[in-house]
Amino acid sequence: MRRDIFQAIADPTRRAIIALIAVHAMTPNAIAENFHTTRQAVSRHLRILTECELVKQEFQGREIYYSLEIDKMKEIDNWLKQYRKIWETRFIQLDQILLANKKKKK
Amino acid sequence: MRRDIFQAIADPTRRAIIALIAVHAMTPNAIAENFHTTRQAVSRHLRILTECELVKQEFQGREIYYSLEIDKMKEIDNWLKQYRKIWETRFIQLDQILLANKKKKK
DNA sequence: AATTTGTGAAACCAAAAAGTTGCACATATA
DNA sequence: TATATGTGCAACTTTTTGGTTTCACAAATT
Repeated sequence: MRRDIFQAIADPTRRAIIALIAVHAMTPNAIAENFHTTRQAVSRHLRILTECELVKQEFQGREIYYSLEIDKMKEIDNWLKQYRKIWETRFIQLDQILLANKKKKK
Repeated sequence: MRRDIFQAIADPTRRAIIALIAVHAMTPNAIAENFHTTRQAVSRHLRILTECELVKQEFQGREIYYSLEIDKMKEIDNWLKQYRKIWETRFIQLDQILLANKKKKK
């Protein structure tokens, strides 16, 4: 049961959880209130997110506060970097074409 | 069978296909040579990628060249943007703390 | 001490995903 | 025209996923 970050963010509920706890740490019960599923289902999503370290726990008595491990999000950004390079060069190329056409018009 | 971009990139084989065709357009057979699965399995991955418009086809006789629809990748970048904002402000905050400490030392 | 509350985990189930095999079909090539 | 090649698709199977129900257990509260 090897889970990676990309699989973690594939589920829309998990992305919603991420968006929620990005603002501030929340307990599983508080998180579950925002969804139409059971608390246990949310708990499982949290386990998956914790397993791949996208989320961290902070124990406070019997309550557990979950918050986003923002550094882990950078891994996605890092993967995207190679493609960002592509669309940026394309943009520059397009820019140069537009510029060349402008000159021609003159 | 609603598929979104995040589900599309969840599969490691599909990410590998994306990486391959990002360099230059390739036919399904050429792509399949790089994997241990059957050509049909790769074909299915290509269908999924095409359905969510991450990939485009170019017909050339009986061959089909697949290439990356780079614009679609920006959607992931767009989603990531909100979190990038978080880690950048954290970085600035850390920076200010370090600066403050430096001043104290003096 | 008894009860309530917050939580995770296991067992089970339905749905979806990913793979394989076998096919159909159109385009090249002999 | 007959055959080879490149491709997609449907049927079937196995594995994975996401959900629910039921439990266990520790920390608060009564």
